Amino acid sequence: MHTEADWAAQLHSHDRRVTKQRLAVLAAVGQLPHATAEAVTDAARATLQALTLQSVYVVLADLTALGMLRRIEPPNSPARYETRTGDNHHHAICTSCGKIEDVDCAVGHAPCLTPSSTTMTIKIADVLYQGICSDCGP
Amino acid sequence: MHTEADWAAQLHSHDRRVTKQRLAVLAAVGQLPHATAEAVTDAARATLQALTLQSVYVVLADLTALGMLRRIEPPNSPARYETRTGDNHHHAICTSCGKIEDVDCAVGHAPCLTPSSTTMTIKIADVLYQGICSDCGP
DNA sequence: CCCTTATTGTGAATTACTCAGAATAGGTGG
DNA sequence: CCACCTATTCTGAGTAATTCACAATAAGGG
Repeated sequence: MHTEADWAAQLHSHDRRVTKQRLAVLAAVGQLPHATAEAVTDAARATLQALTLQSVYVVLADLTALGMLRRIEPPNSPARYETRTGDNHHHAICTSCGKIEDVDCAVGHAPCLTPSSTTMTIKIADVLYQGICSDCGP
Repeated sequence: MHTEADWAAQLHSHDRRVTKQRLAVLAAVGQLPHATAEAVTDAARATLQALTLQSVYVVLADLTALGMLRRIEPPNSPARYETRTGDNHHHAICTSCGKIEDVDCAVGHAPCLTPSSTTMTIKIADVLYQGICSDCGP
């Protein structure tokens, strides 16, 4: 897990000030993985009542750019955020109820990093699984 | 390739009427793979001047639901459409210029269809590669 | 050819997000 | 400890992509 001091240290190392808002957003994303900007705002307001959605958007975008958060964009859904970064894990989405689960890499470390035919130099391979979760399906 | 008669037959088999608009949209997506709704509209207007963006959205959504088109949603970009469906291929996006390339499955037929740990029944695995294309990078 | 109803067009609304500028508050140097 | 500088947040408005409601049009079966 990440402690508040942990987050503060990471913010410092990126030349960012340690603000109530950033800590509240980080804590909220930590306890609600895959939450939308709006859900993060609601959760963060439990400890910081005066917090605007716009600031949450700014904070989420900045922390994502720093690599402290990861942003996922499921189809037909607003963007979602999580604190689990840097481990090349993927996501499974239930097409019925929309639930999102983390999924570790399928084959070894980086299964799909070697596409068969492309002229591009690949940096990232994001895998999005879609299916039916145990609550919804047979 | 797909001929106009081909598309018409597919529309019929889905109990859809064969309209100028649908044929124009299908032709446009066929000749401009990975085009946005707006680009599709512009291209389709070459042969059907009176065509509204809203109708294109409706047609694209319906044809995607039928499986005649595939919709891809790159990060930081509007949705894009293609006529190549049902072959489990993936996409590589250049993070510099935004160019999109088709990529065949990496390992055999369905590399990532067997995630290591999940309670979901997986139906689809979409892989999104991000990198630098030969025009932009070293 | 006519009629029924799917489809399209018209115009406005919604969602998710971004931007400009003023107010606030970290954190550093005195 | 205090003041100041500037990053950060707030206020309020703006934008892009997409969807919706309802009227107008046109496919295609009878």
